[in-house]
Amino acid sequence: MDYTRDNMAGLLRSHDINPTHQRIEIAHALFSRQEHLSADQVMAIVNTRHSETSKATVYNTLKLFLEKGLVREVIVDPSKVFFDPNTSPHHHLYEVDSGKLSDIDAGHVRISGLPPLPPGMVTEGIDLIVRVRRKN
Amino acid sequence: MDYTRDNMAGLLRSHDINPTHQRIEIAHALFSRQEHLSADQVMAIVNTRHSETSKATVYNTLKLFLEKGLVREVIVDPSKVFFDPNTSPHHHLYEVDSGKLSDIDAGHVRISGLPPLPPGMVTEGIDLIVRVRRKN
DNA sequence: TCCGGAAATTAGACAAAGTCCAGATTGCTG
DNA sequence: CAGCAATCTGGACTTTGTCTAATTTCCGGA
Repeated sequence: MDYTRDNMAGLLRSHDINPTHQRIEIAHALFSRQEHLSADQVMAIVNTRHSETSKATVYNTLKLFLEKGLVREVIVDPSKVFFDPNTSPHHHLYEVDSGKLSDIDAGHVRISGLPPLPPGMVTEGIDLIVRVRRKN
Repeated sequence: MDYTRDNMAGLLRSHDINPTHQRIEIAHALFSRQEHLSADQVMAIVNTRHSETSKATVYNTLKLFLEKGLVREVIVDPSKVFFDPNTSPHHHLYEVDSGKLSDIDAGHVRISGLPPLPPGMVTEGIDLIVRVRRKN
């Protein structure tokens, strides 16, 4: 994969998103790093050189990406949401003291014995978060 | 179990917490209901008749309970933390549209195939959240 | 090319959750 | 009762995120 800005436009189009300048920048920030970023971090990255994108646009765009399935939301820290450019099935490892968040491939993980869902409900996703901290 | 205010004092003492009036009220709110409550909800319950406990105390006390292992923190909603008086191993079912949160007993659930932890790290907890929504 | 409307972006006011602090209360213990 | 530590308090403050009304951008058609 090559996460150039040009390729971002195609990625956006393939997800039914009109590729504007700001959206390309935001997608580039997320995908070129392949990291979990908060809205704040995205804003800081996108506006490093000169202020280019407003707070409202960053939030709107991240929400749009979420709806269109381009990114995933990771809720591990009560104070902020992380956005994850990796949408393949996977879980998360969260280092509580440092705040570092990394992926656990879902390949070998098996979860069994979950009870049936309440009637009329469908699963939207299963989040598995392993919280770790430095030993002593 | 009998979650009277009198028994709360003993519960607090057994967790090495000095049982003050406010702490007993907050513990009572959580344990008599056996429900997941947010800090806001706790405050509303505790102050129904007349204002008795300040916001700062509610937050401080919930944090204290957390440290002492009296309650658990459940992070499923980006906008607020829930506190869970059930500290036995269990997972959570979260109804996305209604915000309703319920327990999944850990008894029959088995999680296997997790990769080894990074060196020098210990598990603090494994959170499994099943997110569901109403069909259609 | 010019026009008009739809889509997107913007600044900044606002809201809600949670933190912080300095001062007041409480409750021992001598 | 005096002194001291623990606790509680109101309120200012911070941070994350939302909302809105006004502007800008984009694009198709005349």
